[in-house]
Amino acid sequence: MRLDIEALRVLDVVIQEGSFAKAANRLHKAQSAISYQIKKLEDQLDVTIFDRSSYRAELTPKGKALWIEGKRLLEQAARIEKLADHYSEGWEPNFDLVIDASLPMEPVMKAMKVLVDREIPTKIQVKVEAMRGVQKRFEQDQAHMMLVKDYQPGPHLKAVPLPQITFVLVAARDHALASLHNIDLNHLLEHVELTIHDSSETSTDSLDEHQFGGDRVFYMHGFMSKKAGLMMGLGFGWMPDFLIADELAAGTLVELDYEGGSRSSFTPLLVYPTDQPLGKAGELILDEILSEFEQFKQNVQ
Amino acid sequence: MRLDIEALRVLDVVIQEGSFAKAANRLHKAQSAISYQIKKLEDQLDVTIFDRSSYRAELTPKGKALWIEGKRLLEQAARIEKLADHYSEGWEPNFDLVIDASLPMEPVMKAMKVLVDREIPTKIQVKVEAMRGVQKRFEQDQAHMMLVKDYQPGPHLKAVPLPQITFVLVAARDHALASLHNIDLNHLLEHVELTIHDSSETSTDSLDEHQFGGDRVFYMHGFMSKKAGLMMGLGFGWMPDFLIADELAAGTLVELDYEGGSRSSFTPLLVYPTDQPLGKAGELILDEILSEFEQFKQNVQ
DNA sequence: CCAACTCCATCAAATTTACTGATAGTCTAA
DNA sequence: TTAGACTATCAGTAAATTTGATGGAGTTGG
Repeated sequence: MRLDIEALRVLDVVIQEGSFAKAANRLHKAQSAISYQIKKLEDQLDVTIFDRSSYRAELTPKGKALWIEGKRLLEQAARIEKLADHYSEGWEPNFDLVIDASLPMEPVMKAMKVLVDREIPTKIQVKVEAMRGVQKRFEQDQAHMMLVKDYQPGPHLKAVPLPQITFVLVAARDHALASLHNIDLNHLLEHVELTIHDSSETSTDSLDEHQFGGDRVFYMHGFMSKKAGLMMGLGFGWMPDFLIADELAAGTLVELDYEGGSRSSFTPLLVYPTDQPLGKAGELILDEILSEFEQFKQNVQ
Repeated sequence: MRLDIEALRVLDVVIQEGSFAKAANRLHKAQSAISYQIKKLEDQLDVTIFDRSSYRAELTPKGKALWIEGKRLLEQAARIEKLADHYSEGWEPNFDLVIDASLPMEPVMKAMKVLVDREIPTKIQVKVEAMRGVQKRFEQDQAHMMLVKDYQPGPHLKAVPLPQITFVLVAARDHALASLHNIDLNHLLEHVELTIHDSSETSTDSLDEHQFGGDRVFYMHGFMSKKAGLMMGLGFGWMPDFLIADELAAGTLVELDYEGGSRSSFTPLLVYPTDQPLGKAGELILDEILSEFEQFKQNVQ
C-alpha cells in the first residue's frame, strides 16, 4: 500500500480546520475515519505527523513539511481533474495548425495571441511550411487544420475561404528586368529567380505555380529574406502585395512587365477534416483567423 | 470517489509496457485488475483514455495529455515519499541557525555552501541578529542552534567553543583620539561611539560589554557600515581584528591607547538544545562550522 | 470543583473498493 | 487455420475504508 491522495486531502483539511473532529464534520465523515486516514498516512510514511501528547493534536515540523509538499500534489491532482473537465466540455487536448509560409503571418499570430490571452486549456502548435510541404505535414502529423493557398481535396476535407491575397512579380529598381517591357518567359529565365525553399522532400515532382524553373533559382528561407534578396538586386520573384506595398510606392521595387501577367491572386483556404468535428479550440481558431484575416485585408487596402 | 494515485501508476505502466496484459505482468496483478483501474480512471475523469476499437488499446490524444500530467503527479508523490524516507534516516525537516552579527560571516557562509552543495533534504535558515537579539530570537523561534559571543546558560543548552576572536578599539588616523595616549573613559565619552544596532527590543536594560554608554552613540546596521563610519572619522569603536587587519597595517585605522585596554578577546560559542538530539543536518552543520572557523582563524593569523 | 464539552484512539461491524481467476470474443501472425 | 496475444466482463473473494459506539483525557465556564 502506497501513498494515496485521499489521505493527503484529509491531512490538508485537518490542518485547515485545526482538529480531527472539525475536519470530520467538514468532510461529512466519522471522526474515526479521519483518525484512520492520518494514522495510515503516518504508517505509510513512517513519520509522526501529529503530536498527540497534548490535548489537541499538534502538527510536528516534519508533518508541516510533508503537508506543504502534499498540497502541491493536491494542486496537481486538481489540475488533472480540471483538465479532464475541460475535455468533457468539448476542448481538445491539443490543436495542430499548419500554415503556408507564403501567407501573411501577422493575422495568424494575432489570432494566436487572442487564444493565448483567453488561457484556453488546449495546447496549440503552429507549424510553418512552404508549398507542397504544407499539406504533406498536415497529413503526416494528422494536424487539425491547415491554412493554404491551394490543396488536394479529399473526401473528409472542408475548406473555408479567406480574403483574397495578391502576388506581384517584382525586381529591384536597378535590376536589368525592371526597365524592360513585355518580358517573355525566356527572357525571365536568363535571370536569377528568388523563391521560397520548399520543405517538402518530394518537391522535385512539379513546380509551384509561382516558380518559373530557370537554371538559376535561389531558394530563400522566408519572405523577409526573399524581400532582402530582391532589394539587393539578387534576382526577381513573386511577393505578396502587402509585403512590398511601401517599396512599390517608393519605387525601390518595380512590378515587372511580364507578358504572362505580373499579378497573381488567390484565396487562402482554411482546411480541416470533417470526419471529426472541430472542438471548442478549433471553432475559436477558425473564427479568430477568419476575423483577423478580414481585418488584415482592410488594413492593407 | 475521486482521482487516486494508484490508477495513475497503472496508467503509466500500461503506457510504458504497451498493453494491459504486460502491465499486469509487471505489476504482478491479474489483467482484469488493470482493466478495472483503467476503466475506473476513465469513469472518474469522464474521458476515453484508450481507444479499444482496434486490437491493441490505443492511447487517445486526451489520454496522452492526461498521462503527461499524471506523471507529474507521480513525481510529486515520489518526492513526498523520498522526503519521508529522509526523515526516517534522521534528517530534520528544517534547521534554524541564529548567528551574532558581530561574528565573522565568512566561515558560516562557507559552511552553508558545503551543506547546499551536498543537497541535503533539510531546509536551512540562517538569521543574523546582534547582541541580546541573538538569544532572544533563538528562544522565540525555537531555533536549533545559535552562534554567539556569549549566552544565558539554560538547563538544556550545550555550548561548543570555537576559536577565539579578538576585538580592537580603533578610530581613523585623523580622528582626535588617534594621537592621544593613555585615554581614560571620560575622554572617550566626549567622542562619538559607533556601535552595532541591537535588534533586541529589550536592549534598554543593560549595555553590551563593547559599548561605553556616552551621550552620542551612532548605531550602525552592520560591521561593514561601522567600518565605513570609522574610516570617515565619524567616531571610534570596537572592531573584530580580522575585519580591520589591512587598515591597521596601512595605518588608516589606529588602535586607541585606551587605559581600559584596547583589545578584547572572546570565544564564539555554538549553542544548541540538548533536550532533543541534533539530526543529521545539525551534526553536519556543527562539524562544518567548527571546521570552517578553525580554517578561518588560521588564514587570519 | 464540577458538569458539560471537545479532543482523539480504538474496536467490531458494515460497506465499499480492489483484486483474482475464469471465460469469451476479437485480432494477429505464422 | 491455428496458436497466441489482446481486452472485457462476471462472480466470488480479499482488502480497504467507513461508521457508530465507547472510553479516557483535557478544557471550559460557571
